[in-house]
Amino acid sequence: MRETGFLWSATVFIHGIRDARSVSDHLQRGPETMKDVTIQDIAAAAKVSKSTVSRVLNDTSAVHPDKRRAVLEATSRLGFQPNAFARSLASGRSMTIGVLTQIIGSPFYDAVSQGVIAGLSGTGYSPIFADGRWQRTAEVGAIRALVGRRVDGMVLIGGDIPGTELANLCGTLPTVVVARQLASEQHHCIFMDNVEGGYLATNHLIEFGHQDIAIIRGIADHRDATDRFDGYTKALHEAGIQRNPALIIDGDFTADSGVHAIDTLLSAGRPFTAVFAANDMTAFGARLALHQQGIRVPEEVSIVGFDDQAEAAFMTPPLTTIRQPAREMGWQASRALLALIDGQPFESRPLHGELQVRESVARAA
Amino acid sequence: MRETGFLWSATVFIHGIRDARSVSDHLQRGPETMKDVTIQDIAAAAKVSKSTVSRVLNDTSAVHPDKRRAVLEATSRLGFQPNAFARSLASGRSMTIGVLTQIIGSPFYDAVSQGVIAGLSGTGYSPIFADGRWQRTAEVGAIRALVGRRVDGMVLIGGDIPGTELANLCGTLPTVVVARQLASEQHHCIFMDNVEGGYLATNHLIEFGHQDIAIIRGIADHRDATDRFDGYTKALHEAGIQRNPALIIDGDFTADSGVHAIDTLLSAGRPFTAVFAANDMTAFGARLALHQQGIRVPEEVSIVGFDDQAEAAFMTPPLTTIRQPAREMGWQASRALLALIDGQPFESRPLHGELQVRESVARAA
DNA sequence: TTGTAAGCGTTATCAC
DNA sequence: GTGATAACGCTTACAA
Repeated sequence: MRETGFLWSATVFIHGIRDARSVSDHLQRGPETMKDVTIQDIAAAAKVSKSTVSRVLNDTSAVHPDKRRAVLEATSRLGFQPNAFARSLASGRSMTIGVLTQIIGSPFYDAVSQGVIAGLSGTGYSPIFADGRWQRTAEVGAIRALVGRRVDGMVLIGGDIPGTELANLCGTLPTVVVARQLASEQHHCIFMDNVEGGYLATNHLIEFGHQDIAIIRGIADHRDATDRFDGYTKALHEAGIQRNPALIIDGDFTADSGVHAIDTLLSAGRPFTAVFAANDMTAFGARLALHQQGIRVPEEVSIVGFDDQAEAAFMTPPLTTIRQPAREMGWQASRALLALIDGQPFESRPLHGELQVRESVARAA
Repeated sequence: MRETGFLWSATVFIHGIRDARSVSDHLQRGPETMKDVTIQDIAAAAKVSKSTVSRVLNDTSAVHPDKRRAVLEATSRLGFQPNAFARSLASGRSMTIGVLTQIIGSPFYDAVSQGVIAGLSGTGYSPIFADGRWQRTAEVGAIRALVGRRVDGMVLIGGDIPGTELANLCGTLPTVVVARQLASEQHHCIFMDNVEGGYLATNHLIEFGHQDIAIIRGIADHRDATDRFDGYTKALHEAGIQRNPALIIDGDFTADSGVHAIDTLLSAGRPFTAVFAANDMTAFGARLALHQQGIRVPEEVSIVGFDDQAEAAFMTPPLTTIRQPAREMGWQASRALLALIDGQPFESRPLHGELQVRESVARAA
């Protein structure tokens, strides 16, 4: 017997508030609250003991076929739903994995989450997603809430609280950090090689004969952003192209920053034939700004993005970009965590981005 | 004392699987499992009874300031995290709201969820998100899981299991359905007027002198899609424009369907000067296809979308579209649900889309 | 104001 | 195989 369903939960823990007392008193269909059916009711209906019911439900030891059948029958007849709270309380194991996400609207994080779900599916463990919304305090609160839920392990996707604080919060809880690179050895991280990605993107431009390649960077202290920038620098260096400070513009991963970057670039007057945007959203903004200035893409200026989000393929022209193995990262993270929980050592294969060639890059004029 | 954090949980309920026994035995830092600190420990440390601890933690009745202080001190010193399971088990109330979402990658659903979170924040209730992934069985499983978690109420966003089945699953549980319109009176629905939205979009085109307006519809049996189409029809009718079957193309809300629709339209040979796409993704696809055929937007063909997702403002040209009050829908849903739980009648103000004028529409040639 | 004790619905440990 | 019965950690009458 196997019942599947995906359950996401967002929790706000608030102590000291008990303002909803009338809850179970006035249900929709009047005051006649339908009492939940419990394992006890099943036991009575099947004329066996609670223990036996538990045994057949969990398949934890052999029971007589007849009784088994009786229990199953009663279960479905009464529409019994085991109480998850009681279950975890008694067993000590919550069979639940805490996942910290950052709601950023970016399909990237969605994809990572999906990977986690996929990796956990069929293992008996259930992910519980907590949202840090890219805010330090919310993030700490979210992790606390996760711990309060007695998760058996955690997957932290992104976020930016410092490693030491993380160590404090998580304690001995098995934890895997995704899409973020922490210095300390004690943290288990799964991340893509962003330097390589930046290199791939820039090099593609160079191969198309571009020399004056502008870069719109991501958030300044964001490791992903600095790594991609390093990749850009490396590619330039290898090709013997002098890096030009005038072509290095700061951004923050938003489309707006892409627009502003182009404006800045244009008003500075330093000519450029290509742009490497720190992510697709930035690329979208850049492309729009170029359009508004009457500059053709890719004929006059080529663009490369980073992420390969769904909309990238439908930009005009379709955006050449670096595809992040988001789903796979999530998958790997969950498998690694499971191993960790089981007492095995942490292991992960390095992940690589792939250049997704489309039509936003043309040969330099 | 107030502690906040957003917690999302995805759960796969699997009966009969108990294959992870070694969990708590082998924690990361060796076999010396750090026992969770309980309310009992706090009681001992603060030299009071469990009840008193509970009282100060929940602010449920007055306690002596000294003891109070002692409890609080012990709580933070020992890093006590109340066990959520035990709490709900004992109180009967889970203080938790089940939210059924459909992972569709669409920012629209994200926004609705955010609205729910916002509406619940500060009420003491916590949303628990279950994912239906637009699949009937997963949806049923998800709702079951929610019920198993003993949620105090449910918000169902989208989904497509029939109303009667819904009634069965939810039983007497207070429930609000968002972004979906159910016929039966017994369901409480919060939705936008899609007919009006479709009308607004089409009428905008008509006001710009367009007569030959193509429409790329959404999923055929999707109420949102048919309503938008009805709005289109209505606007045409009012303007005395004959509806032309050759300009009505089926789609499925994806960018790909937008591309195909344009191809179909073009090969059919029936001229058109404007396109109303069932949603923004479809509009993106249409815009790309037009670009690839060398047809200029908006000079030769105008486009209107529906949703106003983040990328819409950065399409080239920026997409004129109907903004859905997604966040507000989520907010209203949660407030309405809270009222329902409290025994008050269901109430909701009708919601309206807004025309977001940008640059993808031009005067008809 | 405080403590004692009886649950809440399961699982787990025993004897039988 | 099966059934009592003791946890699990917390809330909540009920007494004191």
